[in-house]
Amino acid sequence: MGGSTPPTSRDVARIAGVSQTTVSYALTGKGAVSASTRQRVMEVAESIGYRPNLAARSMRTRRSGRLAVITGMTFDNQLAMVQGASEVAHAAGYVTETHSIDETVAERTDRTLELAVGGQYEGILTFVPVLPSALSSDRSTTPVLAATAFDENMHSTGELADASLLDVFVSTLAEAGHRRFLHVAGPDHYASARARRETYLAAVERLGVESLGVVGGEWPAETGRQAVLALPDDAPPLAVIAANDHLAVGVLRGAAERGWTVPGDLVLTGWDNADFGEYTMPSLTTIDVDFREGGRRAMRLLLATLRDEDPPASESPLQRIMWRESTGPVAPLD
Amino acid sequence: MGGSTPPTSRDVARIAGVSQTTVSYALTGKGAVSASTRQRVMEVAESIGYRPNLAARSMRTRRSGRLAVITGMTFDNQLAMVQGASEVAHAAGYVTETHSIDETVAERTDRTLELAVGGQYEGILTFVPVLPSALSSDRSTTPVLAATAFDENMHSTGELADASLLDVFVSTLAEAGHRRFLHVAGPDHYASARARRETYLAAVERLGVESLGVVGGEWPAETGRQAVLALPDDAPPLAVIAANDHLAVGVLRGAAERGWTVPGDLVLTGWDNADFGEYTMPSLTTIDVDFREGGRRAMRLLLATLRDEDPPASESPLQRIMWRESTGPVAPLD
DNA sequence: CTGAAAGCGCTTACAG
DNA sequence: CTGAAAGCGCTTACAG
Repeated sequence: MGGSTPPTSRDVARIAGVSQTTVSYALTGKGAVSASTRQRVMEVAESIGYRPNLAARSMRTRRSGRLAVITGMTFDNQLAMVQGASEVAHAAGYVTETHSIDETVAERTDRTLELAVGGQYEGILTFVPVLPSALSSDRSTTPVLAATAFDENMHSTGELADASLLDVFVSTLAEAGHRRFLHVAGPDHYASARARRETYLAAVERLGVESLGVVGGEWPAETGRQAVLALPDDAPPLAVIAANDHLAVGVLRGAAERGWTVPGDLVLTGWDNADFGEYTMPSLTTIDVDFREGGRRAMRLLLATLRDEDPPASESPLQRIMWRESTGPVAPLD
Repeated sequence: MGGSTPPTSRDVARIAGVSQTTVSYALTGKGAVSASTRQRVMEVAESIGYRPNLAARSMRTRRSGRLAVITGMTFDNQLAMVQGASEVAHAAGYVTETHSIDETVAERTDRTLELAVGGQYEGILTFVPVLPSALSSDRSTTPVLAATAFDENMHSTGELADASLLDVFVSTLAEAGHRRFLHVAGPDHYASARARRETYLAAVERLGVESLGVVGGEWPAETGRQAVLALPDDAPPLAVIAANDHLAVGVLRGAAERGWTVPGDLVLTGWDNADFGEYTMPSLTTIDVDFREGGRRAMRLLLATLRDEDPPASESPLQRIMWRESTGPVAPLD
């Protein structure tokens, strides 16, 4: 109301008739303060709307209590990862700030480095790829941890990019009698897309089934539609393994446009368990990926690093197959 | 490498053989410094990896150069809004930090207030509803601006929640001969959902067409599916106005389960132009909402407030109708 | 063109 | 149980 600058701890001290030290002790609960003094200080602080200046506190304590989470904001599933990470961080008493950095890998790396040395964060978790130079190996600087399903730099990424269930798709469908396959892939600079493509190629090779090859190369639905439109008339019966659900819904559309039924002429699998996949006609067989839990685990890892503890052993799988209508009747191997 | 704490401007000064003042002037480009001195300072700063401690700078200048963007991270379209807002902020030389705050309105309000008085941000833009108490009216404190399509508190929200195009849906379909309507609504505590419901009710009343009422009340696809499954057998021919595309895809599924064709037995409209809507069978007539531009405009508004300028006059509409297959042949009124 | 000094708001040994 | 004083790293009048 009155002045134009927010009240400081000095204001509280003056009004409460105590020292700034006592205010600090009373409010942070650290020093020993008599109950009555603490009471008075808290009342004054409340009444004048005092809130500590975090920049000042952080500068003094060299502990900001803040963690940065970096995301590219491109995919819905990043949301879930961020939420999982924030959840764990908050439970541990940290505040998280999400920085959405699009732009190139090099720029992201720069920005991440800035955040790391800016002294505002105690740790940084990134869900988008950065160059290895941004990743801290020692404890002399702010720890930067990368937990990403997508990696433009050919560096491995862990369970979120795990594509082993794609082998189960191919094996189960082959078991059910399907002899001809097609993979509609995502962009090659994504570790997840690469892993799926490689798993696909290994599976068709191992099982000795026919493959019409790997097509696609982008994530959007239109790519899936075009992939089907480009198929020869005698392609069916065909099992289409799409790299995600968006591609799969495009495949569905393309099949309808060509008069092919699913399942029937085509069977189809997706990936990610997007919300619409349960309601398409037919509904999509897909992989449910627990991005939220993936985010939680990544944050637990960062927390362990901060505390110099051993990383928690990771338990249940993050992925599971959702058999639905688009694959027709199958006898799941697992 | 060496010490465990990052280099400070004092370190740079010592090594470069100048004062801390000169380092500051050289690096911020503010004071008058000779070219050679500036050169040397910058080289030293670079060589020892100096980066200013933002907390310290912020405390001194009382200008953080940072803006907070608050989101709930619940909807995909929030992403686009955040990106639009960040884009505008960056262009104006600000860094934005995205805080995702789920929890209740009261808690969000508290957290927002903390951010506002924490002294770290020059302005705050929230895309999720907060209580009016968090919204600053004067310039004595950090400006907090709410730009949300969703508002739990019955306070108006502007163009993102504008539902007037729903009237065009109903009018155009009535013009095309449809006589019976149904609205599958979203949750009532969303301003956008309320606006759509009210616009629907006004439209059917004005046009004198039959309405089977307003059903639904949640956003997910399953609600749309259930709405159709609950319909009497003689409901078709029926025009279904769904409050968003997720509900619409559920309606599509429900219709298929009952053996009803779309368009034919049912015509259907959605809202938001979700990416899958172009690929469902039939594709969804919907409203394209330019969330990214909505985010840009909101940030321009905040920036104008910060600079005590007049808010920029807002130009083109944020919404437009996408006529697709789910409404069958119509002659758009507009 | 350059530097010594003060101060942003807080916390924390230290002394009483 | 309480307070005076120092200092976190920076910027900025001010004096030279």
